[in-house]
Amino acid sequence: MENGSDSEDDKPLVFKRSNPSVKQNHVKPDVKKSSMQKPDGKSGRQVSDVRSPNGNGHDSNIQKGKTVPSTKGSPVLSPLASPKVSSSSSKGSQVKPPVASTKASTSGADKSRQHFQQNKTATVKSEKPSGKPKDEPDSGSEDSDDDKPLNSRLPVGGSKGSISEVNKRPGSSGPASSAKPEIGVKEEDSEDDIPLSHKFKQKSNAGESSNAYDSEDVKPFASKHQQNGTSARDNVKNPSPALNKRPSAEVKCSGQSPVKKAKHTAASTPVNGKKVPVRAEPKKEDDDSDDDNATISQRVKKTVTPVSKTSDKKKAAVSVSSSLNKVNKNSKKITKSTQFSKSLKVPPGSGEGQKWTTLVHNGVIFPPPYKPHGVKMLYKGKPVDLTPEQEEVATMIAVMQDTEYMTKPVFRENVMNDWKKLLGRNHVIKNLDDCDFTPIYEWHQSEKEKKKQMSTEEKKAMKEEKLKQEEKYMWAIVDGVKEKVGNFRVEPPGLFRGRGEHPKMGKLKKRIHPSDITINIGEDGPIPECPIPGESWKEVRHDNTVTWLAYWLDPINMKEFKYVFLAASSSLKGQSDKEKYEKARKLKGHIAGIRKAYTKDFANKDVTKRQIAVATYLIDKLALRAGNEKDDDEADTVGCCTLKVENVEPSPPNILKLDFLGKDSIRYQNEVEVEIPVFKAIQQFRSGKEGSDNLFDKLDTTKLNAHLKELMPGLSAKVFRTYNASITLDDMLNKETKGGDISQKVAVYQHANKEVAIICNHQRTVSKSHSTQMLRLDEKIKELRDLIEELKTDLSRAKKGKPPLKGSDGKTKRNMNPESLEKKIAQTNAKIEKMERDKEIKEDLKTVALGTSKINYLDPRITVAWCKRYEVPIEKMFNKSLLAKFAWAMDVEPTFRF
DNA sequence: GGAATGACTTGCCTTTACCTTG
DNA sequence: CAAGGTAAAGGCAAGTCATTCC
Repeated sequence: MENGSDSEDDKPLVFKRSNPSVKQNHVKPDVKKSSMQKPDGKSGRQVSDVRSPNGNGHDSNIQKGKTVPSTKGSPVLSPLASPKVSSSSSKGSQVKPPVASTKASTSGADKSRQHFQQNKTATVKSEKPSGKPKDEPDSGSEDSDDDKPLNSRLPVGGSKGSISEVNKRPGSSGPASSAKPEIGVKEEDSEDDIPLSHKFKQKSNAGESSNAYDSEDVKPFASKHQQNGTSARDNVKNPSPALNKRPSAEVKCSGQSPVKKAKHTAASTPVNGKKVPVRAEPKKEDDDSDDDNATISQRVKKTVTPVSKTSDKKKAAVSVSSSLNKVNKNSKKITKSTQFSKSLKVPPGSGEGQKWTTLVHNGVIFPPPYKPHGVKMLYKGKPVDLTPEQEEVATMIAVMQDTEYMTKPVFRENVMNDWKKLLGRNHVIKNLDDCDFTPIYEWHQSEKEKKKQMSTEEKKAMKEEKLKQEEKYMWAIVDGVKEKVGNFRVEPPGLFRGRGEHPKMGKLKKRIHPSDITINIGEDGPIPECPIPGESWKEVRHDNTVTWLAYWLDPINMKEFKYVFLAASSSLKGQSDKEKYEKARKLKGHIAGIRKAYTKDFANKDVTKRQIAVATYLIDKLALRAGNEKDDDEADTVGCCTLKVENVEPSPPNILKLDFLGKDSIRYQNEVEVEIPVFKAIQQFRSGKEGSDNLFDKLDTTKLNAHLKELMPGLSAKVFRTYNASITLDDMLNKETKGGDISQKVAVYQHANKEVAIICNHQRTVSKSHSTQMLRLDEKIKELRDLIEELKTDLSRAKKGKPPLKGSDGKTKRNMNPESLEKKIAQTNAKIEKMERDKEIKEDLKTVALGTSKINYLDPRITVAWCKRYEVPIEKMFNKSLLAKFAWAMDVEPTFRF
């Protein structure tokens, strides 16, 4: 409450108010959720209110109960929360010095938190030093406008009819409005912001929103997006490029979707963070110019914290054994350097590249050797004898019998090529078409069935046995703290399943042996024992500038590696995650200036500059990925810099129709209203080119990112995605959370989460049982409706003193008094309403994946602070893994704003 | 300057765990 | 308790981006 509130809250509020109704989007029908739409906004203030109120008892209780830590006050928090962490994290950007210290402190802190409340205290202290409260964000406050995603500014398709129509999805709202808000923000920003939005608005929607404010703008994206989702998958063919995504499922959608609306806003991703920090310092200063205070403040904090940490660290080490903890720490102390050259590289300025000081782990575990089953496949109708190695591949193929992969020529050819290498030149098996894997397939099915039929005890015993074998590999001790290892199991051999039309699908992924694996471990610790007798590791390194524990060459692409890293809950990952979000928050302070700059360059005489401006605009507004070049032996997908002429179709006066396959061959389809200069520039870029030529022929991700770095230290294309996703969530939560019970608040959150997912084009295939599930819900609703009719009849009879009629099942019902009947009717009605709401949401989200954005794009502090403000138990929003992953964010102040 | 390398993050799908219902 | 659903975990493929190499 204290601090944070300020800035941020304000901003949002403002917007909201202005808009009143608008919310841009609502527009579309889709919006289902009631919550969402609300026009009003609540104002920011809620925060304060919230707290005090405390809501219902239950909430609070709930919270307490659940959460581990239950720290006193804040329900939200969980154990982890210690502030320190955060502080430490900050370090990245800031200075190194802290580093060492950080670690220590952190670790200690962490531990404490985990287990006890004390944590709090401790934590608190550390943080505070800076004086500020945790929230760094201050800066934010002003930003309001800028902050908002571009989308918001431009309505993007929303308004337009086309767009709207397009979207089927609920979300789309459209038009967004964009009004910009600018308001408070810095002057510059505001202007910048405004321009875009204004333009749009004016043109497109016009006014509707003129007022709309940014906030709305923000949302807009979502609305537009939706459609994509749907169609996307189908895609495969659609897009000109024509790729498919996953062989199997893909097809779905196509038909439908027309284009949807535009998405908007930009986005970019987040992340990375590690090293970045280093440079940051110096640069930052520069940046700041624009930035807001926030940044600064943040920095401050960071620095401070570190100190405390130092001490902690040691402690941590001690505790190491403690099982649970994930504690964090990391830090970068300087240790010796690594032996390798790498170390050299690392260090630019700040923190050197050191990632850890001591690292102990047990290596990796290998899949069991192949056990021949002896079941013979048929070739031209006759049983064939195969060696175990040959049979292993035959079994891999057999298991894929009922997948779509088997219908793909590329897959079949690749499999056969690799299998032939094992069969030898003179083998009877010459081609796949004459192979009949049915016997093996059936054997496999029966094995599966057997496993399923095992008694619970047997299953339990097997599970325990497996756990026993794996336990030692599950943990690593990093700087004295026990941390979970992410993927300690070496990938088993199998057939490569690429996504989309991958040229290598079906290739044999050979078995990985210890001699393929390079281990990375602290110099002082014992070298992990090779789990396979008689074999040995390929190499053992001691490189503390990297975080991997082991790696092997990817057998499908021998130029690439497969790494074993710590789990997401580790402090090393947590710190990097926090740095990612801090960078995105820093962008908030520069965004106005950046938008202003690229807007100015839409008409730059220098083609390269013009392309950079337009590309940056698309990345900002539509949350497109950077788009690195790809090799011929990969699926043909694109990102911003690799967009082809045929992927972007201009439709006068200023609509762009985007249609392409992006990461994982997920189709991106959108119609967006853009500013006239952008529209014109795109037309120029397309002129004289073939459909398959690059739209941005003077551009690649290296040039683009180099340019972005000039605008803000550490800035790269993906940061826009993180920024837009998080600012959208923050803004929507603050505008749309009204009172209500927990489930209503959660619905608001889900709505915001959905908008973000749409912006980022995070899709999922519709589950096989979706339609059945919907039918089932309909049935249940009907049953309830019938029940109500029956109850009403009984009620009127009861009022007359008559007994109830027999139930539909013919049974006699007991007598109920009118009051009870009325109560039951009300309850049933509430049940129906809830089911209908659930049904709508389910339909609405059938193609939208909320998880990806929650895991990778939404600053968890936004969620934690919101939960604290509205008394929503954090466990309602984060599952166990997310709670662990976001331990670093748990102690954020309720007033935190992105 | 551009390709290659290397290290990490991001993302969809499948499998597993868990819960509810008949 | 089996069947069915769903959410969480796990698996890996596929991106991003910094740095090094040539």
